[in-house]
Amino acid sequence: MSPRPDVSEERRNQILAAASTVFARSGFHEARMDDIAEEVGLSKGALYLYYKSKDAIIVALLKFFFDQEMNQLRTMLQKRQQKSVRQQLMIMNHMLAEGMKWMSNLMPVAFEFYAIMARRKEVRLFLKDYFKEYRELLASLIQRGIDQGEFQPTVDAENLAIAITALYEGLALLWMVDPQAAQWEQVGKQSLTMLLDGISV
Amino acid sequence: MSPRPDVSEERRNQILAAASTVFARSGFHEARMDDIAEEVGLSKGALYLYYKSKDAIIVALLKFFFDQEMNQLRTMLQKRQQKSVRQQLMIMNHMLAEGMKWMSNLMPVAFEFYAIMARRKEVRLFLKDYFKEYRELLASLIQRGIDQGEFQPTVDAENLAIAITALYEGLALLWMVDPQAAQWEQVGKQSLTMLLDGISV
Amino acid sequence: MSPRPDVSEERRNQILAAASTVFARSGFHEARMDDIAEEVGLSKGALYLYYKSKDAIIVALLKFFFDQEMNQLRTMLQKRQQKSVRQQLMIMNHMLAEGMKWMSNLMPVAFEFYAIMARRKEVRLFLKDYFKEYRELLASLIQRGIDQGEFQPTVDAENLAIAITALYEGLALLWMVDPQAAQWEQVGKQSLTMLLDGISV
Amino acid sequence: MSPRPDVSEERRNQILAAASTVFARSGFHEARMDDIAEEVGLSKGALYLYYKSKDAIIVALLKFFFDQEMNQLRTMLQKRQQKSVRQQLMIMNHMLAEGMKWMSNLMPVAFEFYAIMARRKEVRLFLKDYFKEYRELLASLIQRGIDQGEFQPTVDAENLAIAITALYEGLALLWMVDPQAAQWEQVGKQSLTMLLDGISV
DNA sequence: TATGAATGAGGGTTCATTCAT
DNA sequence: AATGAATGAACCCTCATTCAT
Repeated sequence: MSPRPDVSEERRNQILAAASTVFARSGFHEARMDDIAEEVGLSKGALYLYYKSKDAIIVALLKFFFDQEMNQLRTMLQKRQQKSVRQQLMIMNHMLAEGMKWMSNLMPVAFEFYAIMARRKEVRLFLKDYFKEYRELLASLIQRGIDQGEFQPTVDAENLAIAITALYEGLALLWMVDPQAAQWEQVGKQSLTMLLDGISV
Repeated sequence: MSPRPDVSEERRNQILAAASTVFARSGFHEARMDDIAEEVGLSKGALYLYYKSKDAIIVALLKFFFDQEMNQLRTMLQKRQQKSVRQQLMIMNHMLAEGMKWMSNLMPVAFEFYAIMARRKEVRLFLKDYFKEYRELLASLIQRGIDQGEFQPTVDAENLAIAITALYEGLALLWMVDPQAAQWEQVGKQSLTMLLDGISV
Repeated sequence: MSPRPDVSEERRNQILAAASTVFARSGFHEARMDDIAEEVGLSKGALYLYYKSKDAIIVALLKFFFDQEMNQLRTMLQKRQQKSVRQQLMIMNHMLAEGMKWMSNLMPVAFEFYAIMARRKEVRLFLKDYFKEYRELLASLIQRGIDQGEFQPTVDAENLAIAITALYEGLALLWMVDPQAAQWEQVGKQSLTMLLDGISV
Repeated sequence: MSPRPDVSEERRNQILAAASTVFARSGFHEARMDDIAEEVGLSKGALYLYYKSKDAIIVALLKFFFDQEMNQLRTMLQKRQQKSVRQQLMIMNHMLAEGMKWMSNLMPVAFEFYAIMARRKEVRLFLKDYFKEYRELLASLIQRGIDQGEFQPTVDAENLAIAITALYEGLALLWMVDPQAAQWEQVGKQSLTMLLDGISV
């Protein structure tokens, strides 16, 4: 209907994508609005038509970034529900490992968010929700394992979910430090195996 | 004896301590040299007598911080070697949890280091060495468990060490996000239990 | 036609003009970027849109300043080529004296350049080229005098050109020291007369 | 008499000598009090026992430097008064050329003084006196030449003195710009010859 | 007389943000 | 919607100078 379709949403996403690239390359602080503008192919002033400030871009990217992560997890968990939970976790491990390869240059951005959350309540609250949902999704998967008699009924699903989440965040860190040392998929698989061996019926 | 004893080393440490406080409060970027100077009770110019630049302070703090961490780990592992490895890991879990309470406000600083390592080779290399040694210390402990017949001989000590390291780094992150949700000691203990149950003889 | 014509070149020249004024008043070192900005009627930040640094302004001014000088000399020498060389040199003397009056407050800037050239190769090389061309222009004028039988054929045109150049640079210095004592035009005229009397046929 | 002889004067001169070296190397502005202190082998604080400020050192050096120059000239003129003035000027030319070789690295310092004189009245007044005396010494030499019948009686001794002074200052500048091009002694000799040929009886 | 640790004002430069076009 | 010239507050770092010892 409208003669000029609203390109706002598209522009906003283009800017986020560009910001993501630039932040990954330079970090939040060293990245310049000019760099983002150049990356997205707009003028610096145009950025301010779509985002109120550099900070607003960072926050929007926070949501974009972790929403994507969450969607990946949701997708993983929805598929292949006929498999055993152990199998499904192993598949998740594989898919996370694959995702790492694609996302490797974005990982520093994640850690930038972790670094600023201490001083930025909105960031911390967002991440709190994110990890809460992450944990709940894993917990319900584990609970299914318990219900199906795959895991011992004494297992605390919530704590195991936390452990698995922590394990993968920690592996991501170690991978950034030394990609050679932390062979993602292998370490993840073995760790899961040990964890699950400890609780399997 | 000498009328004016050398206070250089003391000053350098005072500055590091102040910087640690200020960085924890404001982050590397928002922290001003003036803030550090005020915190340490010196003039801004005096900082430059002891450190060449703000960046030099950050790097010195990196070493100070993680060297302390490493010493804590070494101390933990040297004590109570008569105990079983499982018991020793549980003690370590407890002590790490205690340490967290003391260090809680410094944790954001650690994540600042993780955030900048992608673009700062010296930081990355330092952390690489740090985690290498961390991993090796844990691996040798685990190896002792295998040798003593406490763990199955098929266990890959190195991978388990990575997993434990990752687990605790990840728990630290989750604790920063939501201190309520990640009950450090409890989650650590249960996770360790699960892991070890999976490999115990 | 275009709504916003390119003002870059104009701005750059405005900045040079302002810098020239400020440097003449305060010297390279005591002159502040703020002073230049105020003089040109822009903000300090704007200066950096057109020049990369204070130093870049100084170098640009070097070229601007001495290019102007060179153009003056070229203009002088191209005019009145029907006159005798002695007459032409006398006219040059008169015009240089007139120029001094206009440029008097810029002369300290010239000596700032002379002062820094020892430590700034680019400045030294520029001035080397400048004086080389200056010398060559004068030498070819003198050569014409020789060829026309106005001067003795034994005259070394190059050396005389150097002497004349040195004489005028030295007079500029003495004039700065004491404008009363060095009556430019008169001293220049008499000196030239003596020099030329010594070599005239 | 006094058990501790006054070393103040010696220290002051040591400092001047060091400052001279440092200023020649780095220029007035880039030279640090620390550099001078190191060069003289004293502490930075000690400099302030002998000179009130960096600026006071510069002014003291001004006097030291040009007094030396003046003494050289006086010495030159007092010797060999039995020679013709032309011969004496030629000897002076030779000695100045020799002096140049020794002083070459100090010449930039002279031009630093010329550069700051525009804004420093005390420097300007000092140089005014210096060049006044320089001129007078040369003028009286030339006057002797006139009186002895060596030069034409119409010669304006004062103006010729100015011309000669200017010539040598200018040659010093051209030498700094391009030591190859301005062959001091040769150009000076030829210039003098031309000047004197123009006025000789 | 001598030291050198400490000071703190000062300035070049950067860059997020604004706004006239 | 888009531009990009312009702004100006902010900050790291320097270094002449001071002063307790």
